[in-house]
Amino acid sequence: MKPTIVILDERISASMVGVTGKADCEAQVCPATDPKFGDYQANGVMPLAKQLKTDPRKLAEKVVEGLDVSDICELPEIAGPGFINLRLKPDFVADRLLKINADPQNRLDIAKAEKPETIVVDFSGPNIAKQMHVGHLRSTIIGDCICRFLEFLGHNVIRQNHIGDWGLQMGMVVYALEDVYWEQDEPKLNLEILEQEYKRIVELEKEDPEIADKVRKRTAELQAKEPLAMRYWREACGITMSECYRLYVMMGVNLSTIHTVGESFYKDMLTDVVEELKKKSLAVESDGAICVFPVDSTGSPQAGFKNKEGEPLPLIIQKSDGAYLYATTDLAAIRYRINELKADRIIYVTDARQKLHFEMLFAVARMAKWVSDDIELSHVMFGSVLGEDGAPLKTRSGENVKLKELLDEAVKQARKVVDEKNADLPDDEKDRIAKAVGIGAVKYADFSNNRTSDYVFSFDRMLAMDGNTAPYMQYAYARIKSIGRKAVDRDIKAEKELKGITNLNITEPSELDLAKHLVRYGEAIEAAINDYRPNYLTSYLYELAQKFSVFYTNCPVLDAGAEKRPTRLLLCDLTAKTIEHGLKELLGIEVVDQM
RNA sequence: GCGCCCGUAGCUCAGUAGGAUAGAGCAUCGGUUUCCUAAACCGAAGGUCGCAGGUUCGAAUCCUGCCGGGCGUACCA
Repeated sequence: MKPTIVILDERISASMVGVTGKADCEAQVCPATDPKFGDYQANGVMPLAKQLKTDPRKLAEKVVEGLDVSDICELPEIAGPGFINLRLKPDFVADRLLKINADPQNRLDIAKAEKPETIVVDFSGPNIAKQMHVGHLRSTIIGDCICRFLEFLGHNVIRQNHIGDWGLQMGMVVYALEDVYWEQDEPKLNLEILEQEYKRIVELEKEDPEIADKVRKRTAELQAKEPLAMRYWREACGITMSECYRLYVMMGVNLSTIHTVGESFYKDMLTDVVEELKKKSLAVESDGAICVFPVDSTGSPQAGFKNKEGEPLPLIIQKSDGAYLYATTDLAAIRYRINELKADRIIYVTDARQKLHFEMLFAVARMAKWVSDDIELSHVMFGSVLGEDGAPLKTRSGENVKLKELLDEAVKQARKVVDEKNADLPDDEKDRIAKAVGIGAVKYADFSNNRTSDYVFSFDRMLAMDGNTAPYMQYAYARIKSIGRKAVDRDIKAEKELKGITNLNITEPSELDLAKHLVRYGEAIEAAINDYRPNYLTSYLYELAQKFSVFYTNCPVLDAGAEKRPTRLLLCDLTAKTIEHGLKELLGIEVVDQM
């Protein structure tokens, strides 16, 4: 079913049109800023009154007169300069809860998108011969999260892991691997050794021209697809990616070989990209490089694309030495995704520093008419992960923090807490909980921050049981599950009571408060996905858990009388289902039955 | 220099087209446990929303200037 807020917005907007005769009125319904104003408020009358130069309160009165929301709300009230305040009827809330409970599709009565799109989401993007580090965390989990949202809404989502497996450094990787194979009789290669060797070659190459020559040779061999070079390259890719896949599994991120379509995939399309842009007279030579200068429809340089000297800034697609760059690959990828994958929308999840690159990239792709106007290109950017000192998170020696080490540490610290709080549980159970809590804490902390800003990474804060954290959410869930176990002990048939339930008995304020919030899950999902901002969902879930806690302290469930118990069992069950759905399905965070 | 992002409680952060008295959590102080997990709940205190103007019924939010921080700015990704 449609979110209530949408229904109200449509009806009030329609009434505004009816009253004023003006098309496209916007009711601007949003959640009430204060509970004393009700549940929702419409702000749209005031700007409209200004436009029509009329008294906003009088206009609001007319809008309310022409409005029928009696099936949903109490009589709308006009307040202040022209707000319309709306308060849900308890019967309406109860009815929605029953619908959610009875949803045959098991999706908490949340409607799918009206028109499903094919959406390509480009995220994670690790590099060959390097371990994933903290810099890959956000792209990987935010990208996965966005995919989960879109999939739940019924879109055809195509995950693309645009790995760095081609280009300049690959010659070094091949040489490094070759070197190791030569030196060792029985090479026991793993990613750590490969990374070390790769770094060693990078250093050597700087000083030793002989090495540099060899690396150049290997690069050329690889470009020419010589079997041995290709074999080493494939070896490096295999070693790197199998470790990445392990980490994805550990993080609950759905990325596997079928999603891995990296730079090398586009290597044979690059010449064509450059040729076509030349043919369209968009690509020109400048300082020896082949460039495209983004211009607007009038032919003048687009604002913002300027260099230090104030001259137009080019998107370089071929270096003066003939080599291609990431802009070239990205352009080839756009064409492939639109022409072959039939994308209606392409989403790039990368850090904010690449903003300019994507702005220019999108501009050039549109200039070349490779992207029609109805196709949406989005750069979903995010800030950096900082250490406690406010600088980007690094180890003491100044290295990037390895993602695996960071996750292991989170699990270790979570395990310590589990040991303290729940010593009686069996070891394997403790391990499971520690993993869910530790990994969940890292992911939840990331999601709950505003995507676009930097945030300070702190194990202590993300593992805290108070506040907007994964453990708090998981704890709320575990408490509900505990009620279920207690019900079994007491021979209470909770499932049977829930199944036969036809009307609710909501009387306590904390019951109604919780019920109203449960009914708004769909709104939270919509708000979150519209702006690709998971923190709107975490805020919702946190409030849900808080409201449940209030209800839990005030309202006994199992000891409630026969006329109250089914209602309370339903509130518990739907809260658990909503938390589980939000955490597991949409955020990819595990829940546990006890902790 | 130019462009983009940011500046909100002591700390870490929210604030969903410009809406009503700016919200959480941590830390601080005080209270709640014969009762379904106290890993919880309730309460108190804490603010010139960087500064100064402007736009209007209304500004943390939009505009201008300034101060402070981050990032980017032609052959890395």
